[in-house]
Amino acid sequence: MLMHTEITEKATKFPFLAPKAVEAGHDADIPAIPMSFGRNAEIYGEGERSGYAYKVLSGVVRVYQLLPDGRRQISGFHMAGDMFGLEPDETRHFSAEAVVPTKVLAIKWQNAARSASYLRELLQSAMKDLRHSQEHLLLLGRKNALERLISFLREMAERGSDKHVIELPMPRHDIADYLGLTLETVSRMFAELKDLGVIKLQGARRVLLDNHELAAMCS
Amino acid sequence: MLMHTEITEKATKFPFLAPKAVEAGHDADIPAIPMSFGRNAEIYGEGERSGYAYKVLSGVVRVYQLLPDGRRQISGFHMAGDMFGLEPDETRHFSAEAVVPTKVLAIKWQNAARSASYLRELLQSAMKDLRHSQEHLLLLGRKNALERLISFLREMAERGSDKHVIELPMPRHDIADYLGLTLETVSRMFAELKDLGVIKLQGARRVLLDNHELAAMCS
DNA sequence: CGGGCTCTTGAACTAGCTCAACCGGAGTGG
DNA sequence: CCACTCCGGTTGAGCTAGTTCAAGAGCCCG
Repeated sequence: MLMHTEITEKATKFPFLAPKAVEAGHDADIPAIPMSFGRNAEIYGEGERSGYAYKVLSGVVRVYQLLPDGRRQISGFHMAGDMFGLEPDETRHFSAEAVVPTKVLAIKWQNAARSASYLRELLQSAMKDLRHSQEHLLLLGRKNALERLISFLREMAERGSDKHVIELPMPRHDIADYLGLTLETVSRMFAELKDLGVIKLQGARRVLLDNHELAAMCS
Repeated sequence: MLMHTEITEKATKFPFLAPKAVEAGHDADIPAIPMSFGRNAEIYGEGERSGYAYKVLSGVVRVYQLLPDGRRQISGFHMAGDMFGLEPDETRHFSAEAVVPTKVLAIKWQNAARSASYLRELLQSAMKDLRHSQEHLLLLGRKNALERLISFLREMAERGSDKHVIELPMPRHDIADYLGLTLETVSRMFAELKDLGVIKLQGARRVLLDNHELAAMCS
């Protein structure tokens, strides 16, 4: 049984039209609402109405799904610049939480869909997410534990500013639920990569990558 | 090592604007090209340019990805009415094949994206696929073999005309590569569901569902 | 009928899980 | 400043679901 911690710090919402928000949107007539969330705060939950899409300004968001017995699958981590929360139905089938203190922009996407340029951005974003999900299907369906962790580290390295130093904002438990493993196995694979000389660890959350080794050992 | 059969029957292409095709599209000025493919014929392959999206007229299509050593993950089966082949990049990261003799409509989607109504349909389709992929992430990451097969049968039942009789167009191997299992495990799970009285088999490809039993045993 | 497929079944093996103990660093309070 | 505690992470030992390897059974189409 995989349960995530229940500690959720309060969310601060600003349901008014800040000038900054409008500026950050694409069309001046589409309201974009800035919101802040504390560590582990829920941004939205399964069953809520899914009127809004979100754009991350800062921080990290995890989007996930739960089975009735508590098993959890994280479908993705979203960082600054990423959109998330686009769902085809009226009600949400997924939940989203802030991994660390996070600022987002909420956009009522039904309104947004009236603008062709916005529509195009939404489509682009949906297609990017689709591709990410499908690559992740390959990971979950066909890769072993070590390959999964390597793929994860490369993905995180790709996103960070420094390709050699990765700062992991999420705990092992989240990594496990993203990679379809247990946190123990994730920990063991970190140890194995360290033994193989592919990474160095400075605490649990900072990873130094040896990209040469990494590139050498896989696709 | 999971290799699919290499038997691919020839594809017949009609690169002209048939009246039917235009009718089946949404705007008369967007060319839709009807194409036919034999069993196991490739519709597109990884590395090709990804200019076209497709709509299935009849038959079944599998979209998949391969690892260098031949491990395969099928991300979805597409049947009449479904769109597939929408990818964000210039070149394809996935491959598509006809599971059975199949007719599709090819649409140059960059053109299509000029029409707002078409854009909206593409977005809708992309969001639908996105949701399907993400549900499938939960299946691959967190469900056991029996749960996976049940989910699969429900999905197939949902799509077929008769909710009690499922005609499976694909072999066990494809089901395995869709569910992240081996074909032997798939076969064993079919046997187990039969023993549990949840299904009856008429040959390997026709499944009679006892929906009461099925509904009783899970979400 | 016969020759490939596809599918099923069996037996042994193993990657990853489960359960359990321990470790270590950051915050807290005496 | 040091002890305590809490939480996240690591490590170990045994177990099991699913894989692998292998042999057979249908079955479709010539």
